[in-house]
Formats: sequence, C-alpha cells, structure tokens
Amino acid sequence: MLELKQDFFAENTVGIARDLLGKIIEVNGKRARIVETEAYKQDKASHAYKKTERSKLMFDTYGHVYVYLVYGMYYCLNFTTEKDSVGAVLIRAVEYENCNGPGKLCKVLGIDKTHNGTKIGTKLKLFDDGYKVKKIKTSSRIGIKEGLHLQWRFYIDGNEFVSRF
DNA sequence: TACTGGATTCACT
DNA sequence: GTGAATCCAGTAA
Repeated sequence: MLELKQDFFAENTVGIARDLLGKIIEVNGKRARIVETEAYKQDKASHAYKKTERSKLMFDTYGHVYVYLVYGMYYCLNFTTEKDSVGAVLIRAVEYENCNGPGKLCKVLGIDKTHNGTKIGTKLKLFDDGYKVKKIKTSSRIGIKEGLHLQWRFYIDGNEFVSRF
C-alpha cells in the first residue's frame, strides 16, 4: 500500500486525473476507490479561470484538498494540482455505496468545508494498492455557457458505481 | 448592501 | 425532460 504524496500532484492535471483512477481515498475512517475524475485547467468553466478568495487554493497550492459548496446543498471534492501552474481534479465518483456523484460522495464520506485547504495526507489520505485499471474511458466536457470542450473526464468502464454522463 | 447563479441531486411528469 | 431545493462567493452598485 503506497501512500500518494504531494509530488504526485506536481505536474500535468489531465495526467493526474487519469492516474487517480483506481486509487484509494481514506477519510473519516472510510476507504473508497476512485472511479471517476474530471480535470480542470485555467478555462472559463473552471474556478481556476479567475483567482478569488475561494479559488486561490488552485493557484497557490498543489496536493491540497479543495472543497466548495455548489447549489447551496452539495460539496464537491477536488485536489489541487501543478506546482508551477493552475489546476485541480474533481473527484466525481468512488466505489462505495451511494457515491456515484460528486455531491453524494462528499455526503457519504463526510467531506465538508473543514477539509478545505488541508494538505493531502493529513485529514484525507490517498493510497495506491496496486489495483490496475482495466479500461479507462475519456470524454470531453462541455463548458457551461461557452459551448466549448474544455475539461477531460475519465472513468472506469463497466463499473456500476460510475455516475451518469 | 443586494442580487445572481452555480463543477448537483432528486422528485415529479 | 423539467423544475425545485438551498446558500454563499462573486460582482455590481
């Protein structure tokens, strides 16, 4: 069981999003395997488009947990990436009961604002248990208002916990 | 200070 | 397929 350190998140966001598939998240005494991720770079559909009080984590850190509230009700779990640039990877789904969506997985795993800004390896840990992902599907995501293909989404094919797309 | 709308989810039609 | 729930960051004034 190899623990992922900050260096894992130092470079290419898209590559990190892909490599995170199959890895284990450990938080609040629960463990779950990541089955769907989404890479965010500095584009118009991302918080990284503009540096603000909320999004500055994506600019100033890598290998940290970035949690924010959407629609007033759901938290989304991200990991900041790229030592010398801006980016983050959204964890969309994990292999755990009722965790097939970014809002649901935060609820079930007990992830909230108290995790925001913490370094990976403290409150939340990541492990590589040697699991080999058989087949990775990729898909571009449509920008919210821009109608552009912006981010890349990765998920493990044929997994029943993969969220809808 | 006030308004707007979102990296979602779920119930309902 | 559509709309409501819900709250706070971002923005405009």
